[in-house]
Amino acid sequence: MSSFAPTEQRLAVTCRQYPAFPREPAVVVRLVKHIHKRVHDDANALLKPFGINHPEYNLLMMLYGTEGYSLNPSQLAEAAGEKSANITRLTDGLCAKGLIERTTSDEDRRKVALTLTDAGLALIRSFLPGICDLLAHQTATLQPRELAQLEKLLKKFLDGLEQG
Amino acid sequence: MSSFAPTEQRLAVTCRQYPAFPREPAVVVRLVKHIHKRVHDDANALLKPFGINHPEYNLLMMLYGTEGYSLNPSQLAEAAGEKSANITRLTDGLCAKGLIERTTSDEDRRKVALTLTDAGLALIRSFLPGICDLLAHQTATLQPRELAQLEKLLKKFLDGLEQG
DNA sequence: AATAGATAGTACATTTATGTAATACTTGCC
DNA sequence: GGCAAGTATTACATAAATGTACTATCTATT
Repeated sequence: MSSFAPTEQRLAVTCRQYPAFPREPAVVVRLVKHIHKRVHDDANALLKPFGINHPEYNLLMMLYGTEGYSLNPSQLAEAAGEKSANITRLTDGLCAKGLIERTTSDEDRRKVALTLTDAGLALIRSFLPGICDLLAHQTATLQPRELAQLEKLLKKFLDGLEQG
Repeated sequence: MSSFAPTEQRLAVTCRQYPAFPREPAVVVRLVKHIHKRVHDDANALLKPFGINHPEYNLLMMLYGTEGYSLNPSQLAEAAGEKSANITRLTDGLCAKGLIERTTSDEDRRKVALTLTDAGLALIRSFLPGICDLLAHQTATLQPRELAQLEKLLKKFLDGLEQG
């Protein structure tokens, strides 16, 4: 029995009481919340032995996915979906752990470059196998076609959210 | 241009550098994160004038979706996907606002019933039209068939996450 | 009835996260 | 030179989440 059943049951009752309530959008939004929570918790559990948490992992991976392993705080904020004030705090932590480096740009001295250190790169390489396993395992119930379909639908959903 | 493009671009680079990295699971997980954040922020913005936030809204709606508008803290935790320690904190706030009531059960005096007050019910009825609009609007880009398909795939995804 | 063990809920301490506003510099344009 | 706009950090205030331990109550067993 899925943990989602009680939630869905209550949404059904809500619809009976308030017929204008749009069941499917509400169900989808709740599912997203449940899934997000689960994925977040799983990732945190896996990453804890490596001394980092999920938000920090996201930042490291955004740097890893960039030529030269380097981004400005504002680019990093956009890529990771964090507010810039958060980026400062999170990158402070990563600097303190020696995983990234802050350097000021020569061309434009307002800018700061956040760059993976060798230690940061080594850490990423050490946890990536586990992350790959986790991701594969988490989506194991979905056939490749279903996964592709899900990606398409989620993108369409996100587009709708963003265009206001 | 979607805000997701920079993220996706960096996942593509990651795949080139580390071919074992499972692109689609990672993309789907990131999409869930982005969507969740957006939905959460939208809801908070809508609810702010009503003096509550998204987690509090979730609790109120789970009570509203129950016969008698009443649940135990543990049932509420399950339905809302929160830890029980969080429920105490959140329901403290709702009690302080006079939206719900705490009463101890007569049959089992370990148990506590959390029940919507008239004020809570009135508040729900006042924000529900806006919530319905928001939900409909957020999913407006999806055709009914696509929404149904998305629901199905998300459920399958969640099942996979839960069965370990 | 006595007691061990399970269950429900809360309290407290701690950590983590977030939001907002103010500040410090830099750049580029006029 | 002076001023508007851009970039990042800081500081502060809150909010939120988590973990652990604690109290009270109930159940089952003897």
